[in-house]
Parts: sequence; structure tokens; C-alpha cells
Amino acid sequence: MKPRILFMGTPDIAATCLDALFEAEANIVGVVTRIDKPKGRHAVLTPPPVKLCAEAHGVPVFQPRTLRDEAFAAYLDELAPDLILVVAFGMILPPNVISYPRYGCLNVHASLLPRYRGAASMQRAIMDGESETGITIMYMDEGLDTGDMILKQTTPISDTDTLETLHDRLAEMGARLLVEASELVVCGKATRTPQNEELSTYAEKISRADCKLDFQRSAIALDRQIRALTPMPFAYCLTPDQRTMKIICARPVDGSGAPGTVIRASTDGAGEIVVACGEGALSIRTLQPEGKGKMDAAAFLRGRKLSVGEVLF
RNA sequence: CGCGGAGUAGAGCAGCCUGGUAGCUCGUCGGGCUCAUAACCCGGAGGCCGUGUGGUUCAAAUCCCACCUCCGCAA
Repeated sequence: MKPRILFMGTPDIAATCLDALFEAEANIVGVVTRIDKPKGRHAVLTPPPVKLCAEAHGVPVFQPRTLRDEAFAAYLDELAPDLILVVAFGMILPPNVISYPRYGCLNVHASLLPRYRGAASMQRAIMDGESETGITIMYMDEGLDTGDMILKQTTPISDTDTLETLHDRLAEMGARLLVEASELVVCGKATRTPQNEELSTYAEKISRADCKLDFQRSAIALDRQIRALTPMPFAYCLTPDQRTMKIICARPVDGSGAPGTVIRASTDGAGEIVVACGEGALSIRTLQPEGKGKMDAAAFLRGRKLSVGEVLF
């Protein structure tokens, strides 16, 4: 008899995990995700990826406004899950939910716990220049990403990894490990390793301020920042006319000058705009001016006149 | 109706306010120069100026109206 599984999650990475569970023919009796939220310029209500995935597999979806009411308690009783799997759900599970299933609640977290607990674990790991990160599968408890660990797998972060490439890799890894961990848990072979509190760190949510480039910093640091924020929400700086310019792709290079100053502007090939930083320089290859689409540096230079000596900030 | 920018040649832009031959930097094609070149010179092709069977006008890329699409901010 397969355990009755309740899945709770919201974004892409959760949908990838849910897909893997369906692939593994898990007995998903229900899916809980957050309510559709307004997105984009005209605030169009958009269903989260997990909802689409569940519907595609014909599993009923529940989108509660809160987990702390009678309705959700009744929902649990009705489904009577033996195991709850949570991936990037976005709501805190109250104690009565955590303690409900006899096999417990498992969570997929995109970092090597106890480091980088919290919402922006992948972004912060790239920003900090970590050489590796990974996936941890753990039992949930009432803290934020503080539960006992079951499985962990590592992946290196290369100096060309972006949030996108890392996210995709970790999503696949997380999906695989989640399937594996749930099987271990159900057959009683899962081990519990407590987290070492002293080594824990917290990955603060990304704010607008985290996206602003500060050319006083080193080119290496700026490159990390850019990669950590690509393809969402992107790092940016301001052009001499005070307009925002998102930096899509850049590379640290040799060079020096007053921080923020353009020290080279080339339209050869895809072109590059080299900006002096606090240490080294940043060669901007692809960017997106405010109100415009993405373009390479050469295209930008042809239309707008940004020349050597001008300052970005 | 949240605020704002933008749709002109394959790319990026100017021209619009002050209506009157469609421009710039590239790319592309042909030719030339060169030991050679992504360099330089000469020449060519490529546009119904987002859509409208709209309005104004002798005349609209340009002014007015409606709509479509893309994007930045905010959520």
C-alpha cells in the first residue's frame, strides 16, 4: 500500500519536484499551493507553476489563504496524508500540520544546511562566491529550515554559473533526492542528522537594494552579484542620464580607472563596455536599457552614444 | 482603468515640438586598396515610418483619435 502523499509547493522548482514524484508513480492525494497572485503590468492573476503541474496530472489543488483555520484542518482530515512533502511553499506550516502525517513532513532546501537557510539560498551562495552549494532534504520542524537532515548532495558553483543554471541543476537534484528520501522515510531507513546551530547562516530575501551595482566594489564581486540575479530580477546601474540599465551578462577583466568610468567601448562583434571598478574592471556584454529590450553592448553603443570617460553609477 | 518609456531597413537609434524628397552608426551584397585584415575607400540592395477601411490638411513618420504589441517601475 503506497503512502498517501500531500504535496505543498509553489514555484518552478516545486513543480519540477512534483513532476518527479508523478514520474516515480507516487500516490499524490492532494496538492496545496498559494493562491493565484497578480503578476505583470496589468496585475493579471497568474496561477503558480505547481498548480498547472497538478492540474495536468489530474490531481485536485487546494489554495488556502491560511493554514491556521478549520477549513485546512478539515482538508487534512479528509485527505489523511501519511507524508507531506514541502518544496518552496511560501507559507509557514503551523504545528498541527507538521505533526499530522505519521511519516512527517519533508522539505527540499536549496543549500547545504545549516548554511543559507531562508528564501534566497541560491542567490546568496553565488553572491558570496561560494565554491559549492547543494540540496538538503530534511524533516520539518517549527523553525525556519532548522529540521533534522536526511539527505544532502553537493554541486560546485562555477565562475560562469548564474542563478538560472544553478537553479535548474538544483531543481533536478532536489527532485531526485526528494523521491529518494521519501522512499527511505517510508521504509524506515532514513537517518536524522541534527543541524549544527553554530554553523548556521541565513540567506536574506533579495531586495531592490541587492540589485544595485556599486562600482566601488571589486569586479569579481560585481560579477557574482550579476550572476546571482540573472535571470531574475537582474542587477542594474544607472546611465549618465539617470536611466536604469540592467546588466544581463558581464565578465571581470583587467583594467583600472575611477570606479564607474567607461574605460573602453567597442562595437567589434557583440561589443563590450568596460567599466572601471574599485578593483579590476567589468566588461559588460549584454544589457537592457530602461524601456527597451535586451541587447548586446555593440547594439547599445551604436544607438546611444556612451563613450569612454563617461560614468555609470 | 497603478505610474512611465517605446514601436522608423536585419540590429541599435535620429527625425516628430516648429507637417512638405526617409536619415545615422552597423550589418549585408558588389567593387577597390592592401602581404593581409574585424581596418580603409567607392557603390548597391533593403522601409506601406506598429495597426486603422480613422480624423484634420493641398500635403501626415510628424498633429488628433482608437486599438495592438514590447519594455522599465510599482505590486
